[in-house]
Amino acid sequence: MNIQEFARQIGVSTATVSRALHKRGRISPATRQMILERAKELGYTPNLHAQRLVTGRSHMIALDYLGQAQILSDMFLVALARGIQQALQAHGYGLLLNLMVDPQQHDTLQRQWVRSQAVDGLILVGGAEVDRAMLREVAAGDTPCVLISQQPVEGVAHVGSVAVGLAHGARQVARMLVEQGHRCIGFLGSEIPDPVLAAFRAELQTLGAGLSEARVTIAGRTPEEGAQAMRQMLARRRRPTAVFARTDALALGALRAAKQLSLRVPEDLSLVGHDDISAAEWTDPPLTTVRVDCLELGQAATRMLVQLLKQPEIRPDPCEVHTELVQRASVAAPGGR
Amino acid sequence: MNIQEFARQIGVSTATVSRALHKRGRISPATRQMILERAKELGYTPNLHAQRLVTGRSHMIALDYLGQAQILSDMFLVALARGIQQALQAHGYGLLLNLMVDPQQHDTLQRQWVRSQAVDGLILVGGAEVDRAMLREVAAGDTPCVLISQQPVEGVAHVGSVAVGLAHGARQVARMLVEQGHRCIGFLGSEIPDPVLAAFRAELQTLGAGLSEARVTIAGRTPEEGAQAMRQMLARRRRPTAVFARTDALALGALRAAKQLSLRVPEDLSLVGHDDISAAEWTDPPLTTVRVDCLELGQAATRMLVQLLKQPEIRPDPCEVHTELVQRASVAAPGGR
DNA sequence: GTGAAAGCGCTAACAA
DNA sequence: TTGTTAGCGCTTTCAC
Repeated sequence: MNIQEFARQIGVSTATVSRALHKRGRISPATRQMILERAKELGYTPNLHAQRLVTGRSHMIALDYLGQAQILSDMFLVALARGIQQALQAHGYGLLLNLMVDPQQHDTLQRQWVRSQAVDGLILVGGAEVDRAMLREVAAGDTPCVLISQQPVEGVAHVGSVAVGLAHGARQVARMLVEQGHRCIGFLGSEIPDPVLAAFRAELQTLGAGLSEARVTIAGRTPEEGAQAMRQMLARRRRPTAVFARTDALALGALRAAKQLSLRVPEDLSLVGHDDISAAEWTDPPLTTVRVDCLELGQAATRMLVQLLKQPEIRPDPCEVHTELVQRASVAAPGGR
Repeated sequence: MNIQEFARQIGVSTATVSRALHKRGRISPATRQMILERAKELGYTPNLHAQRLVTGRSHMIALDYLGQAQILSDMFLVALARGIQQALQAHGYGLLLNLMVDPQQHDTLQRQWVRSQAVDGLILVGGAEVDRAMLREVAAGDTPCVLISQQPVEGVAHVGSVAVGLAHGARQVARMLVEQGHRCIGFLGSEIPDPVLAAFRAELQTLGAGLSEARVTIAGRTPEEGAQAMRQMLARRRRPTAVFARTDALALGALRAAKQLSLRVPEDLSLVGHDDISAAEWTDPPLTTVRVDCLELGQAATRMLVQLLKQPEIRPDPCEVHTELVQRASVAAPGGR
């Protein structure tokens, strides 16, 4: 049933129906009430496409996950989406998903959706560092957009930025380790440069602990690489009493390596991971790690986007959702007790 | 730029432009070619809403995740979505996400989208068992829909069904355990009735091994419950040489409990989980478990939906994507070697 | 093979 | 407060 038919059946004009269905427009409460009731009764639902065509707004936003630029692994995407959807729901927006499937098609598709006005706004995950091309594309248009990335992105009018503040958690790890009494600390890195390493090192410095270059190993990504690097570290004359691994994947491997060498964790060696992948809770001992609240991340991004959608002229301040230390059982004071 | 403006600029009618952009309609190859080129050149993209309004098809489908009826945990949702999107892309459909956020709002929203014609079809995850209400709702309409659930759903014209065949993996576990020489096997369940337990028991029976009632413990969901149940099992006079846990979460707890009792896995006790959560790969030893290929699941569901979208009159055969045993290191022959 | 024109269902001026 | 009506941008008969 369309609006005409419906209006005819209940004996009012289409304009009145339209007014009853929206907040705005002058209409007597009684009429509105009546129309709402009868709409439910007769099962009338306005055609979205007609609405969108005439208003020029789709009330849809797209979540674009740039596979190339994964700053969040798949695992966290659902939490992110949930956060986004939660926040979106309050404003009557829907969520369109755009997981990268075929990198080729991806930006075509995305561009298509923007250009064809299928979505009013965009949330791009993984932006800044890697997909400069896409960022340029977005910046060139005027579609409200928020980027979720490691480095804040600034300077584009209609583009908001939510950065994952990696430094915070890294500093917490440094403080916690030093408080526990560790002075000989190692870092198992994944790549360089690394904001986590930078913040960790700086904080140790501040605390007077220091992180010698010799104790920083750039291992890679796989647990095997983590195990390998760990063995090297432990082969040193003066082995670290605590190791901070850049990712839980590395930490998992490191943990296994340590055990194989008959080291007890945390008594003989404290270990801290990063990311809080779900396996972290299930290692033996459960891994102390660092995580970011993806639900919050999604909500923050959404709040910013909605703001941008409502008032495109005001440029939102970049915001940051920072990582947090999650204490479990893989850290203890040094010295076998 | 809209079609009128574009048509005017390149000196043809809107009808010709429209024809050039679609497969159908008689048009000279030369003209089409020319129009396509100039469209790209001038950056003309048809307005989706107008297209949808006039054609009555949105080329969108919604993925509905019924939180209450989770048959897939969050972890697997991304793989599922990826599979769906991959298959969808080939047919030019987009994906709208509907994670359950507020159970209240959920079906409202979903219904809204169907009724307002925002989506042409639906993929419902978790349907059958739990959300009969929603199923009824869907069945009442005539929107093509496919359900991903444990039990196949049949009998509704425009509703397809993709079932997760749990029996297959369960049988594989039974066979593998018996082949390894186990005769005294325990089962750590989560709830009852359970298709996995049923298939496991039946297969053991067939193999002449049998599963005595006494060795079936319904533990619950958490690892703690798994550990607890495991301790009970191991306290028995004749302890099992192998245990099949209904979920990896339970198995994780069970594994920990076994270790605390100084049992070696797999030498003293073989353990098999179910689901292949990511932690399963990282336990010590890595957990042998059972998994379902969510990518495939998504693709199968999508193929069925697209088929339904194209030919609503033909009723698709229910299909099944079954679970598979993933061998890792938590199973060995019984008897300490 | 191409163009003219009638809607698709809705919203929002403008009139009443 | 309510009704009338002109589009929103596109597809698709129906003429040419």
